[in-house]
Amino acid sequence: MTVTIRDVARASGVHVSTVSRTFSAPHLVNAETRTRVLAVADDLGYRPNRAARALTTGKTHNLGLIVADIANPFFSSLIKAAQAQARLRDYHVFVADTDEDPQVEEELIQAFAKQVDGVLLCSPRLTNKTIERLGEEVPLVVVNRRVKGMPTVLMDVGRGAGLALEHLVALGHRRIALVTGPSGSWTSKEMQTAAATSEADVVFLGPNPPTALGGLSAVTDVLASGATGVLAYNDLVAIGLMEGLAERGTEVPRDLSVIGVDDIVTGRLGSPRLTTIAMPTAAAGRMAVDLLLHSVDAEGAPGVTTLETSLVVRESTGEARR
Amino acid sequence: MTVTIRDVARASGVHVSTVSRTFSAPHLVNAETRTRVLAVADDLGYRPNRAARALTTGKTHNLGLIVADIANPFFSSLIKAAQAQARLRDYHVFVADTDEDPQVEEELIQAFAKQVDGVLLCSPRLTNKTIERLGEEVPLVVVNRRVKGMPTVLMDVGRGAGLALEHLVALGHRRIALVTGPSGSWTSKEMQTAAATSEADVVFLGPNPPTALGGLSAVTDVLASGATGVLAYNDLVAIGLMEGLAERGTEVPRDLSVIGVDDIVTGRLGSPRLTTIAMPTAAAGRMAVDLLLHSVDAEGAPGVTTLETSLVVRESTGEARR
DNA sequence: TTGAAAGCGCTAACAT
DNA sequence: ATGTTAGCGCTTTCAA
Repeated sequence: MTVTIRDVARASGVHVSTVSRTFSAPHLVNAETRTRVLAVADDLGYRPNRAARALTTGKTHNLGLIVADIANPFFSSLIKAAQAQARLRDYHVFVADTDEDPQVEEELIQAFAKQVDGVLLCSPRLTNKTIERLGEEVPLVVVNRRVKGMPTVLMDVGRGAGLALEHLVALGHRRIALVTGPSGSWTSKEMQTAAATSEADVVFLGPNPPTALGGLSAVTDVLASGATGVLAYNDLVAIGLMEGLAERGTEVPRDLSVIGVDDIVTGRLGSPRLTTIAMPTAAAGRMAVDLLLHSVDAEGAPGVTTLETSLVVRESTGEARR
Repeated sequence: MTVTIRDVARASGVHVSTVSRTFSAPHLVNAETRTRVLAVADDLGYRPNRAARALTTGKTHNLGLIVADIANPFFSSLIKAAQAQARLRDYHVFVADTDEDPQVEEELIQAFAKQVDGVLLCSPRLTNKTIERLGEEVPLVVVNRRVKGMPTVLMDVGRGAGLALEHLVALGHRRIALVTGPSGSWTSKEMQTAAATSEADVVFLGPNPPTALGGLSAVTDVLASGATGVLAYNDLVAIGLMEGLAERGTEVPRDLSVIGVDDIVTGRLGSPRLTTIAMPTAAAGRMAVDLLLHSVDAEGAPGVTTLETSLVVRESTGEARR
């Protein structure tokens, strides 16, 4: 039923290898023959079987991309950039969502192996050890996680958190709550490290799911902490937090200052507009693809790229209430 | 370098077929042999090559899922449900984003063909004709589009739009703006059809990109239309619209009532909370997977499932200003 | 420029 | 229960 290279060969009176060449190395075949083969192929509705091709060439021209939550705008921005960059290089990107579950993450990497030429691991929840092991089955590039001997793209969120904390301190905040993210998160750890050097008195609240719901459920703790400023794990958490605060009659930034991380578009809408640490997601996506494509054919020393973050001050931060 | 079934066979002193069975039909092989083979395989770091396996079995145990915009919560909700359902059936889902570009959409379907057992096309931008043609290369299930002879999941947005319009009319609105979506969109067309039977005077404004930005840029037209009520293509558009309205000092719902479509979580946050038509995205995702899996092995009459929508009244709609 | 033949890694009858 | 053999659809030497 499915038409193969052999059918085309028979119908056009040439050998299979000629048909093969017509598709994978057209310049090696006589113009006339090529036209004829192409015509017959089109007529028969022939389509090269990419999986079979990959079996011999070892190249699928596909990339896998794994994220913890496809619904998080932070990831979708990265995904879009990665796709665009891959497209430029004649590659396709297949995305999979782990739903924050490390086991699913591992399973997906296995599923991707041999079906793609490499996979991008974004903010993985797996342990470094597991990642290293999986790296032997399929080329990996890791985003926002430091893994020994593996090509890596980092966003300097530690620096950003430092800036955010300084901003809060400058506004007179002395007690600050850090609403942390999932336990496996490198980003979360970086933020905690940055907090340790702050002049302010920082209390850690977490771990929390990295979602609006996570923020919403942290409201009570934040209120109880006595903090006048909050640095949230990400914008989603910050937005959920502000929503909960509004329900309790706590006004932002009058009663409490809130800072998020990521600079997702939702934070720029509504009121108050969110002060946040902007993450270079698009650049990271492009970078990761290039690193991966490079590591696929060139076997050199794995690169570590660190991208800068920046503080975007909007309306959710203000003078500490005294 | 990459360890194959043959290496394992040699190292464990059995034939390749025994090794094959150990992995694909363990019950057919002696317990002792199995343990030994497994041990050797583990030792050598052997991993079955899923692509090669697919070549002989014809089954990859992967599903493709194509959406226009991965960043749209409407799609991510559907994707999550589809993934969960597929997981139940021992399948993996690979997602790809077309960026609203029909040509990319076609390319991606081609890329998926032979690497997955079927693909879910969500709110496609391709023409029916093209979809039908591609359906011959790989099993397809279409969501929110009626394609002849193809398994389909529909969400009854026409009905929902009717309800929304009635709600507006009941509040005294006589002139209503319908902010339409992309031109290839079936949903958009359904809404227009529903609008045609409304008692109110409905003006069509569009096409618009189905994003917050699209809504933002429609503000001027909406204001100029003289409408007192708006039905937007989706929640994202509605949110962008409300943002733009706020900037111009137009208050919702006092000066203008706004209704969206999808019931994304962002619409439930902030103020005013969005009145919207809830779409059964999760059910659609599950349904689509089951239809696809069914059409993969059973060749029956393609089913068309229509899912109900409902109107969720929140704070963005109110009495028409007189 | 084209053909012949081997093989990518695996599975699936069919034998034994 | 295990081995033999053929072959999935394609690419790629090597010869002609």
